[in-house]
Amino acid sequence: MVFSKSFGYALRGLLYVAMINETSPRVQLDEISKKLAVPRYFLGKVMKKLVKGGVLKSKKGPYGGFYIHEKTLSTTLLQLTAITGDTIMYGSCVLRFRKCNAENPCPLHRQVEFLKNEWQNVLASTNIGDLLKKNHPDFLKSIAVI
Amino acid sequence: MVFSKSFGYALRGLLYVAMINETSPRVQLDEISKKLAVPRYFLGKVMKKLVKGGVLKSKKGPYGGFYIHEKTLSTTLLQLTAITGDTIMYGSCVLRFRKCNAENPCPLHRQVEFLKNEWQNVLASTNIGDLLKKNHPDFLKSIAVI
DNA sequence: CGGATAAAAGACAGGTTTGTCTTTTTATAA
DNA sequence: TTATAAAAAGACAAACCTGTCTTTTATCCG
Repeated sequence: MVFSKSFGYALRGLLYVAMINETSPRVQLDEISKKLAVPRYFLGKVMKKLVKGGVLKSKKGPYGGFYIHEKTLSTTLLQLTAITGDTIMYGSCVLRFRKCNAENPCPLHRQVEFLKNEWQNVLASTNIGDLLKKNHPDFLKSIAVI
Repeated sequence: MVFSKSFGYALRGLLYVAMINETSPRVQLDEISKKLAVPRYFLGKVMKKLVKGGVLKSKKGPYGGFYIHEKTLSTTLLQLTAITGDTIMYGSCVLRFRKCNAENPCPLHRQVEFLKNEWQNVLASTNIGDLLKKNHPDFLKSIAVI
């Protein structure tokens, strides 16, 4: 009933890169993993997914690292769940029934219907840029502390 | 972002036993697993947890099986999550931060606060008896079809 | 008591997620 | 061109979740 670790790493990684990019053109994985206190190589794979998912850029070699592009700040939480492979409630059943809908409801269908919709709204309407703004100026603290 | 399989099996198992108990004093694991189309031995372990968790009764040997007791129908979904070990949102952080609260918020804290509360309300206020009533008369269909 | 029945318990295996380490690939500057 | 830096990729393992099978324990009936 919570997000995967990958999702958390992806979100925090994206936010960190976006924050650093306000003053510096690149950030390296090494710095990100240290500042976020996150396992380095695992984070590397998550960041790679973000790049392949088209919401972040990277460059190899000297002066390389990760950096945002025009789409990064408008990336929604919903897009992130798709990239990290998180199963979210909307569009699927909280009890994992394959066919669960109004005609064929699982035992919890009615009870959770509106919650699923509200989650969907939050995930679809919240993007990286929003979070960056809202969390200033204690931003680094909010993504680093676990 | 969905319940564990164990939770789904536990809920459906409880509901099935409660339904059968309206006309018969015992139900065997074999019948339950077949009617719910669920792996038998795995379900057995989940049912055992329900018994140990004090929300269901069982008896070994001939004429044995599972049966409800006075607490069964008032068991809430929240209690079930505790028994199956599901991590729910309320009381924990959706990003899995260990310390996440109003003073020390994760980057999503504000955005999901009210959703966590609403989930908590639904889980705490929905019990087995409610679900049994609400799903009649298509009850068996609702817990068996996957 | 002895046989049968059904849950409980134990052993084990597959899959997924998470985490670590090593090697390869790509880009840069001198 | 060569050394270097950094991401990408690959190999591997630990932990957890799920699933299967076998053995043990408790209970009932004759």
